Amino acid sequence: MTKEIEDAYSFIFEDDLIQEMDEVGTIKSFKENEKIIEIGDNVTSMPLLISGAIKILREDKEGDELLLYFLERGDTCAMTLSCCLGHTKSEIRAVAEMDTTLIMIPIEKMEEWTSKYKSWRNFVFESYHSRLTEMLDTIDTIAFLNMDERLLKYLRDKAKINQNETIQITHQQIAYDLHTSRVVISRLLKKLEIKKKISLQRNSIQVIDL
Amino acid sequence: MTKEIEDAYSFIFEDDLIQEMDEVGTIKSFKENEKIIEIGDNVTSMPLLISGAIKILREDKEGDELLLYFLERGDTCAMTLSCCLGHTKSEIRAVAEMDTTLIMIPIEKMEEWTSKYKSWRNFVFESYHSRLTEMLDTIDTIAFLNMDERLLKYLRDKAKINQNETIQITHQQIAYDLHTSRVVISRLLKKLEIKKKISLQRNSIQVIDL
DNA sequence: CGTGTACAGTAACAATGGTTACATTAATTT
DNA sequence: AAATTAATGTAACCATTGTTACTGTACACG
Repeated sequence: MTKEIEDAYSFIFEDDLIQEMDEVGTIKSFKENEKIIEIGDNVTSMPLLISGAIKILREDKEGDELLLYFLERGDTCAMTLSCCLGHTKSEIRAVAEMDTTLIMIPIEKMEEWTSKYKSWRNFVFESYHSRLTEMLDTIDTIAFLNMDERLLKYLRDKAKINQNETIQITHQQIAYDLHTSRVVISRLLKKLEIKKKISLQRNSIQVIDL
Repeated sequence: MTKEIEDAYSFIFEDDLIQEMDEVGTIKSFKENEKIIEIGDNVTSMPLLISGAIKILREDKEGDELLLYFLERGDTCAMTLSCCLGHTKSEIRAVAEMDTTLIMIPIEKMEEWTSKYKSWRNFVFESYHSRLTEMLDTIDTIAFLNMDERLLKYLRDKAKINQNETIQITHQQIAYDLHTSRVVISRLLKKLEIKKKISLQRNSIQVIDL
């Protein structure tokens, strides 16, 4: 068990901390598309990503979704972190983008480690920094880009996260993530296919040149 | 000088820290609409708001702006904080929303105070938390609301920040903040006036019932 | 092998927001 | 007061996105 934690975190944390993580942390695994955190959930432990990937979503009152960003190995969810420290409920939904393993750290350790380990403090600040940057990027995307450009970016990110030129997804699912309708996505995808940037199959999209 | 710092921060920080702030901090004042931080600036000190208000803006490559949020007394800019700690350049522009006084803390003190003062650590985490929340709110607004609703929210926020029912602003300036065109704003404002929610004068808007 | 279901293609139309162009009015300058 | 400038009002039109509705097609399953 220590092995995986070490693989993912040894270059960030000192040995003492990894040791302690191993003692107090619980390993949890999630299947692709399994829900990890729901909006309104009380956050009682802090997830660190060991392997796989997670997508973080926001929802409005009507239940409409919007993809905020993806998290990969070595990442943690600063939103959740923020909730932990502020003892508030989750503002976001987290869904496993693929089969994913996490280590859950009880929130009591947060305070403690923050004073005790410099590497942990740096990790926390570093996480906040990446998440703020990520959020700015999300804002840029929805504020300054048209739907066709957003779709391109989405396909690029998705192919990168899955490390695969072939994206397994339906048009409807993309529409949910980008908060638009299936018809709009189908229309734009078809245009991209005509431009030879992608090739469309049922339930999957082959990235050619984005 | 200590007086103003105390007024704004005594209920958050211990006396030792306030004392130290007073020693190492520099007071800076900005006139309404004066630029405080520009995108790409190297951030060499950390601003804490003593009085007044600041608006934080994002810009795309074409120079189009978008208002992210306002900061008030007792707030700090977590984006700047994040830049300080990560030694990166500013991702945002900060403009004085009204006459504003700041205390600038040299970034060398960040690390030091973070280990030394619990109240400072809490303040930093608290700031990150508020800013993440604020950013989520911004995302909700641009992703889920139409322009008429965004305009309403803008007028509400603006009236609240300025503690004044009469907002001194031109349609063009609102258009910049909301990243749209003047004609669109004039059109929507006129609709709001017809609905008796506001009354329009040249260079100002009177809030009646939002 | 036929049928049902989920997915995708597409046309037609509506709604929202962006653009251009010009008129009108208020403030400022000379 | 006349002239200039800045701000606002408004119409007409365009582009993008959203909606409805219907068709065709791949796939799963009995």
